[in-house]
Amino acid sequence: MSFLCKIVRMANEAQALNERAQLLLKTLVERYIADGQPVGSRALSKISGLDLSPASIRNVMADLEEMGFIASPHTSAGRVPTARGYRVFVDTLLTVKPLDRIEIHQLEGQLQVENTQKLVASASHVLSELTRFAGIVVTPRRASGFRHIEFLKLAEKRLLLILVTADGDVQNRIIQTEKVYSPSELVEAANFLNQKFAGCTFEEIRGRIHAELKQLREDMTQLMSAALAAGDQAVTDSAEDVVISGEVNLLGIDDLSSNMGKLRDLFNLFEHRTTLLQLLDVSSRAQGVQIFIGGEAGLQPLDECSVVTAPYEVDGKIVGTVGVIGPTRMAYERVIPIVDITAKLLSSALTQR
Amino acid sequence: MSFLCKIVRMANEAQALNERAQLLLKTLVERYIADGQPVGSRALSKISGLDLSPASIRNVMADLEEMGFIASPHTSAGRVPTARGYRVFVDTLLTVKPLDRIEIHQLEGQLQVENTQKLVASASHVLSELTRFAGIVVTPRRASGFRHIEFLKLAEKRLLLILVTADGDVQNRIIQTEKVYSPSELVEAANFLNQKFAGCTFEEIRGRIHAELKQLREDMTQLMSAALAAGDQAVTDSAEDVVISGEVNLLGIDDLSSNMGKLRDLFNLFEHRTTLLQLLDVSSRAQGVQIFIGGEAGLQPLDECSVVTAPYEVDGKIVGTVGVIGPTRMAYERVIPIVDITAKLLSSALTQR
DNA sequence: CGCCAGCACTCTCCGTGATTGAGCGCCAAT
DNA sequence: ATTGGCGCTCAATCACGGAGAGTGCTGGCG
Repeated sequence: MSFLCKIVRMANEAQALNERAQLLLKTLVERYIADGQPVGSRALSKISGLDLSPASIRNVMADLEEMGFIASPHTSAGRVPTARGYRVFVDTLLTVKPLDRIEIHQLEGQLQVENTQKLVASASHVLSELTRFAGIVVTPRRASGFRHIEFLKLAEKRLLLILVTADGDVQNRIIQTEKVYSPSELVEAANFLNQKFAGCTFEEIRGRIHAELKQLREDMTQLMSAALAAGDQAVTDSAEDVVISGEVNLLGIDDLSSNMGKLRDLFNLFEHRTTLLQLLDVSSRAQGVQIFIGGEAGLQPLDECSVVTAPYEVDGKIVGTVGVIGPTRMAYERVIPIVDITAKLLSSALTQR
Repeated sequence: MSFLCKIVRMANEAQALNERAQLLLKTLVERYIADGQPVGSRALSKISGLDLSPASIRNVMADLEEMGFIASPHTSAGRVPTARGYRVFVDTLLTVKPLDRIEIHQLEGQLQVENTQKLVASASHVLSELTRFAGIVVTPRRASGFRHIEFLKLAEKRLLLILVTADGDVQNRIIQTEKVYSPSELVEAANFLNQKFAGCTFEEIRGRIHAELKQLREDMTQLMSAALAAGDQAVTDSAEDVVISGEVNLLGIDDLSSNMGKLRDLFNLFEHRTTLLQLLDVSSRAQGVQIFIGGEAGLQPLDECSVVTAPYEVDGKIVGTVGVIGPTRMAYERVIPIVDITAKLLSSALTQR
């Protein structure tokens, strides 16, 4: 709702600018992104392509400033884009150039498809390498049910419990038993669970197990409860989590590293997974690439950062989000396609399996 | 060898100092560690406990400087300890106060014993929390052999392969098959491997499998090679790795964050696991807590850092290292027992299982 | 009405002293 | 051996001033 309003307002704002103003804003933002210095009227008049004197440029710039798209750090500096300026820029002025085939292939080659965990980790890593910012991936959420269990004897009173969930995820844990189980007892217990409960959720199992338990000898209860505990663990572990790579890259960004305090806040944010998740969950409601500029997400540590995200899907259903966190002054036209393609590659890699 | 020489030289160096000089060096280092300012003769004369005037103190300080234990950043500043000064301090002057029972219990409570991975991660986290520096743990090395395998059918041509190594580690991977295997074929293949090769290393299996393979139908070869690949993966994955937590803490240390460049080098070092491993492997050759001061380890990024490590063991055998990376100006008397106890708790947690 | 040259004004950025204060080294006296 | 005293050095801080960059405004021109 408020989201739609925002879009509309944005379009209006952009329309309020005549073509010249738009071009100049675009040129200014591009220039500022390129070299990080406030852009003055002289410079703008040279590179804009329009044949206008600095004085005329200044008039337009004054308008742009009044409308809140640009601002000057101090009287005798050039102008820099404001958050709103960036907003208009990415929404209506930006021209993204898609990655060429070679780059896509390289990117694809770097994804490690062995298992979901590695896939997610490598996607995050690839994002950080390609953009030289921090890469983030929200792990796929899944509806986990019970598929298969196995008990393996490690020592007299030590068992290895292996649990396979419906989505093919494998959990394992070592349990100390009070009683010594024979291999056949272990097989029996496993068979019981596998036959009775395959396909059920752990919730269901918990509900039914008391009734069914009579069929088994009493000394099996320890195995059962261990299995259930592992199941719960599996559910907990497969909850959404966010994987971040290349935070180090952000240390090198002078926009951010200039004031240590902010930088530390930012890194602390990275350790606060839940907060990040909330932000990224929003992104998974919409299709395609989304961009959060500055504090738009409502998190102060992200003041001078932008977050570029895109959801990825399995079998047509959105299951997670990939993205990049970098300084607001980033090369959006490069980052956007990278995030976009990564999301798509991740989708197809996950769907194939 | 050169290591022994060093120890001996150190002892000599300490002996070359008379009692007064030792006390003053100790006081100076303690004071410097406490507030990070160069310590002047006036301050030292006040807090040393000795009843000496600043002028006398200055004489001693001049001697200490000549011997290379302290240095002054510039003419009109006090003195700060050099790396050698710290060395003597921790080797012969330092008085550590052991943790009290309550702290040990708190520490123990924070370790998550569910499985090895979590245990190691939590140990690293605890170290970083307690010291407010970066915690490091080298994962236990193990001699991995084959114990058990299982094939589980996920879909027509998709299998889940579960591999248990001798040390109870579980590997799993999804494989796409060309042929559709029946459940009984999968059981047959698993049984074949489990009976023939239980207890072998993957090397041995690779050697023997060609000979033994004739006994099985030809279409089993894909399963076998997949199993071997997973085995190799298991060996690779269970190779030593180092887990680091709380790097963020180092951002707050003003000794380090004063020059960004170094800080970045340091963080890059953290991403270079192999380099760190080499350093930490050294530590696992000796018993008890070891301390590397400044660049002693031969790594420039650690210029202004110290590394405090201690090996941990399973069944009396050293299998890994825990430690802390922080600024050279750290409260050694606090950090040393923390690292020491963590190593011991980790040892006992791993031995119990 | 749009454009533009010119001019005064405002700030930041540096470099240059001048001042202050901490701390040392040396020396002569005890 | 210890100590008080003296002169010296050097970092840190501040004030001042000029240079440079860029703006806003005004008045003139097509």
